[in-house]
Amino acid sequence: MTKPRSRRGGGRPTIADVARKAGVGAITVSRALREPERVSEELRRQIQAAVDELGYVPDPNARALASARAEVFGVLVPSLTNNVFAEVVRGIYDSLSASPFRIQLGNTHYSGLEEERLLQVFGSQRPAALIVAGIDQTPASRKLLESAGCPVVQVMETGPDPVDMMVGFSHLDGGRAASEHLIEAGYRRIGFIGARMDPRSQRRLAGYRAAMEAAGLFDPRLVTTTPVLSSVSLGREMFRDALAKVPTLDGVFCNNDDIALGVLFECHRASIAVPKTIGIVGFNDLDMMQVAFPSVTSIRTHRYEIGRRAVAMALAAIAGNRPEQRIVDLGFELKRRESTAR
Amino acid sequence: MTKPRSRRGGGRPTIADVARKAGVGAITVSRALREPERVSEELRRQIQAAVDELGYVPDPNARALASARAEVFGVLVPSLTNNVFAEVVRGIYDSLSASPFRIQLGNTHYSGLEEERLLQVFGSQRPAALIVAGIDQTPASRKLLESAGCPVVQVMETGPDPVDMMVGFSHLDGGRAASEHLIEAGYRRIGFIGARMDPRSQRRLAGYRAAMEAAGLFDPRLVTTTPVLSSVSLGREMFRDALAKVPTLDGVFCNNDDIALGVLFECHRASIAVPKTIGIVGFNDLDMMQVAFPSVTSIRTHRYEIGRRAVAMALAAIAGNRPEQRIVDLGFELKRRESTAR
DNA sequence: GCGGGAAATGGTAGCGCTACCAAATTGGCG
DNA sequence: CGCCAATTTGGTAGCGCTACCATTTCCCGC
Repeated sequence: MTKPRSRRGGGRPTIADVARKAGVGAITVSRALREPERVSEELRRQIQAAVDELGYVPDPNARALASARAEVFGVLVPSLTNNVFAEVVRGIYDSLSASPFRIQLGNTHYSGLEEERLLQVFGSQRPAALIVAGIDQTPASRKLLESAGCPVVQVMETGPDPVDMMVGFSHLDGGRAASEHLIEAGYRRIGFIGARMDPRSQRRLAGYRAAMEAAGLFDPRLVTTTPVLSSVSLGREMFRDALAKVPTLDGVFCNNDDIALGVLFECHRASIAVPKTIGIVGFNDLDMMQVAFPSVTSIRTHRYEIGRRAVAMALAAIAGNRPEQRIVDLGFELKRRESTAR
Repeated sequence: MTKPRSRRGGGRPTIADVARKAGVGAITVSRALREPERVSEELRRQIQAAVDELGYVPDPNARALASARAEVFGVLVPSLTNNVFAEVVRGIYDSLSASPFRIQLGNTHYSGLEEERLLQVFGSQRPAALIVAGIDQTPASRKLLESAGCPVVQVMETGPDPVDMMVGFSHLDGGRAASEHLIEAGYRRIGFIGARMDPRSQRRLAGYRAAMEAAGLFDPRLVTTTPVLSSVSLGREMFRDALAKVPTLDGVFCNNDDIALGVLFECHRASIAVPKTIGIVGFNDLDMMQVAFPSVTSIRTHRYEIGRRAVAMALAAIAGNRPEQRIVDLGFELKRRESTAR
């Protein structure tokens, strides 16, 4: 059973082995695998039989080298543990699992420099498409994206100036909607609590500010932010700070649900009535918000769908029919719940 | 400025361009990049200058093809959104970010068949190492892992029969410790609530059962499980079911923290006193458990560290010094909190 | 001064696949 | 019946890199 094996490779079957066994040329095997309609049905069957018998799997490296194009989607997100990006990534994986495309996932840790480095690395692979989170790339990153020679989808946000395509929603509008809701519910001293103030959180804050100023309620002392990574425990601490700073606080808009949950728990602990004494609004609408007691008002965002749409647009562009709508706004939804039902 | 570019490639600089510019042979450039100590300092400097000037980045596909070994870690996890695996994956990414290795991440969706398929795909890339979650691979998957020709690390669990190496802890012991803690705290009608009963949850259940039987407290009606994916809202529903089934329930061990949180919220909603009427223990110890009100007792697991250790062991094996300890048990820690402080 | 070995460098021949073009075969139509 | 075009198949020449071996250079010790 000692097969003759090539000098270097690990002895795995190659396209030449399949071709020999099927009695055809190597190139015909290649075609049968990639564009079956261009090969007669009979040869196709023979080739398939040989493939099955040998357990042949094409070498993606050789394929990428020969075709100057890897079947890889490069995906860049700022965090892997943040549920929001995990959902986007899940949508991407689910949409790509049935395709021949692999995924190269990079974690930028919210760093522009790291993003540049990763784009450099990804670019060297000649990916089939790039999906990046956010619209605030550094000039260098933007240049890398523009010269990548493949479809690029910026996700999570929409903005006026896409590198190529965009899928997301307006964080500014989301922040404004959340804040207006609190105002309409009758809250007046409404604080903003935001951790890890990335560009999207900044825009949510801008939306908050716009709503508050329009209502003549804005006061800089109501705003509490930190660059620290967001967590439930941080939400609790920040809420205590905010309350110490402004004891008359009667509502909070949190830049995400983790923070909101921390606020809710602290209210319980300090016997602060929600929504009577304090109204709470979160952002993203994680599953737990509707289950919390009291349930927490939040801005529902369509993270999974963003991932799916990004892939769909990229695939369309690869196939040659670039979607005419280059900027897709998936919007958001204000979920009114007990935490603001005064 | 029209550079002469090769017929196919996208006109990016190749190793030959660098070699020409530096006035050396291509192979010397290759060596300077991979094993600098084997090239004289002078040539190294010249080469580095040429690399910088041209912006040369090696093509990983060509490299993989020529060396029959890709600088890729294949990573297989059952879920991307479950915080537990997200943390493991984060540990892996952080440990590998400074290395030349890329990561190929696959999502098995808790399916053995999908795992086999992905291992097949990953195998075709000749990865430098494979990291897979769990120890219950199908026989076919196991065979694929054994014949992968690279270091393999099974993570999350420890067991008697590693394919190669293992990093994790005993879920059975964890389940037992959680249950014994409830028993010691004076609870008697202690339920088990478990969603998505994967093999690890099954072993936590076995640990629960062992502890309960040893105390003469086991009753099958106390066990409530479902194959449905875990979530906070599901935890709430399952707790209501459990309570309907056994109204005298006075404690619950949940197979993870999402479920525990759902139970806690339902207790608030139904005005059930925690820990007085019901004691709650979770599993994994997410950040929020210590912030919850009341704070929730949980089994702290070292997910991030598992990811880091797995990479460290794999890198050591690649470098030729395979760690003598092939099975690393990182243990767990019972965090006693208010939810069981009767 | 010379042989021998270590260190540094280069040439050649692929790795497994596909782009490009050529050749062979078939079919339609005037 | 013959010509042209469409369809199907194959050969050749790389893609960009590294393994393997050859060559050159330099230094040491006797």
